Amino acid sequence: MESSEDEMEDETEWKQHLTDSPRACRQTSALESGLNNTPRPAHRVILHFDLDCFYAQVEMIRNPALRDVPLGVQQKYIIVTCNYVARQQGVTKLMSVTDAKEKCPQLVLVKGEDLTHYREMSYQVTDLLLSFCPLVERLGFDENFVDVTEMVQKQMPHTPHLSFKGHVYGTSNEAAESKASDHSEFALGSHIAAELREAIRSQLGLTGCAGVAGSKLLAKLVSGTFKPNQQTTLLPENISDIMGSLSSLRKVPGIGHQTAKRLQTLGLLNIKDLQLFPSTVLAKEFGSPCAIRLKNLSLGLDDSPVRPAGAPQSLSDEDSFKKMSCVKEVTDKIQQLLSSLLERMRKDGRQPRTFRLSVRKYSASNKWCSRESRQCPIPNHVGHEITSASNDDTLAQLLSLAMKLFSKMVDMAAPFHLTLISVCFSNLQIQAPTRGAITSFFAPAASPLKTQSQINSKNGGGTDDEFHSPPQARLKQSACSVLEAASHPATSSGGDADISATHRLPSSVDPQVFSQLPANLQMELMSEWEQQRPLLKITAASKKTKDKKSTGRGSQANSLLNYFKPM
DNA sequence: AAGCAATAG
DNA sequence: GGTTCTATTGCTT
Repeated sequence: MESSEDEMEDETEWKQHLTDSPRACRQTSALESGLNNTPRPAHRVILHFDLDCFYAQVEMIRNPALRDVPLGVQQKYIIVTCNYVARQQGVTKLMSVTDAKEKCPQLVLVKGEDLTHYREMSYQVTDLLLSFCPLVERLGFDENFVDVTEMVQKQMPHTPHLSFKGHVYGTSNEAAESKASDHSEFALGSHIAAELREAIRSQLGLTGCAGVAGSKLLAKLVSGTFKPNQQTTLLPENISDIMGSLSSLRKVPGIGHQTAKRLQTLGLLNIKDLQLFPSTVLAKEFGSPCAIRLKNLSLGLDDSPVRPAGAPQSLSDEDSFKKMSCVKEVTDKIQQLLSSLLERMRKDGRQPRTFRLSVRKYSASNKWCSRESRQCPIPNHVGHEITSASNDDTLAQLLSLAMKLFSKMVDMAAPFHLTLISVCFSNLQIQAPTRGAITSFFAPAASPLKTQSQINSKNGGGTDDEFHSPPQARLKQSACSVLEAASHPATSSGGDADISATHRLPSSVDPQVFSQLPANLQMELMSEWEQQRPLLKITAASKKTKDKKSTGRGSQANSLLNYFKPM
């Protein structure tokens, strides 16, 4: 439904479109992009950012004395990541602590089971990227995709020749010079990537890699080609090179362990095998949609949109251990997990409607003990207490709920052996504000719609500047410095940025009211609407009732809509 | 709505 | 491969 977007992924395909009917192609593109006069670049321009050994970097910021020592971040008996000093000594990700100490006796270890600091920093990175461009998608804690097609499109007319920043895949620096004019959208993209990396470095102190390409798939694949702290751009003519360079099907994002195994059953081991395998046979094994997706991935084709995720859909806390087998231990552990989750939930401000408890059971026969879970609705009064005034009683009620779920999975009268317990809040609803509180939407500091770093960090994450200068101003500032980097004068005019923003508002939104909202709210809402989720449908459905009844993602923007619809 | 599988870092 | 501690999406009931 949502991806009638832009199927001109690779060279051959869009050239075909052009030769068939250049005008039609151009008009369709302009229509899809929501802009009438500016021609669209032939490709989307997608950025992928990947922080270098993220947890280790965060720990080195927290304690600068760790900068120059071999550092590993430890969860249980595993080194989950380590800095580059440690890597030089042979320490790798997911190495056991014993092996790592053997390789590198001077290795300094920091405990990393508590993800709080990583999560906070992670959302600061995403928020920083969001301050330049609304289309940012998170992937885990340390990666982000950014769709800068519109930024590029707006700046293209004003930018003269630009060379590439960073590497260009499969080409020497000299050869890249001559290619820049044929690929100005990617050249500009590489400058934006460089600028965003520099913003992340100067404002947050983090380094990382970036990839610039025409899709999420390719941007992600190319971002890792020069590590650490470098960036590289993939041009359409090198798509088959980079796909061919992948050592196995597992390297393709989207092909996980299970899919790779099934493909191997069909005799498919590397990319070429899949590229050449008959689609009809593939469809029999995987079904048509899945087969098409797999085949396209193997060819480097991916039209999946960058979808801004917004606030998380669920919050969970878990702990693993060698053995847990008595009820008292279980109760204590659940209580401990719940109490920290409760605090996180309270900072978030939203109200969870469902609770889930998961366990991992040990069994000698079936060691592939996957998780089992039971969930249930959270009684309304408890849900409310969680956000307003969570007290011991709130915890007790949730604990009792948890133990009921536990008894559905584990017979407490019989012996049991657990290796993990996890608690999770989901179906997160924003607080229904009272009518008098509408004005709070216009006072950023008091707004219930927080940015993630406001939620996750102590200092609130929003500078004064961020609130009072519209995001478009940032964008312009960014593009200007790209121009300056090319040693040409900046020439953008003052007021046109708003037009592109306001004329894409959903019809149910009063533009005047929208324009009064603080910039950060506008931005958050815009990015929600751009992702083609059924927000408006849900709004229509919940129009009559004053009670917000929407699920998960988009609920914030959705319920906000009720307050600035034309009356 | 519930539970699980698959994928991801 | 799995190990950790998350988080998301889609399938199935």
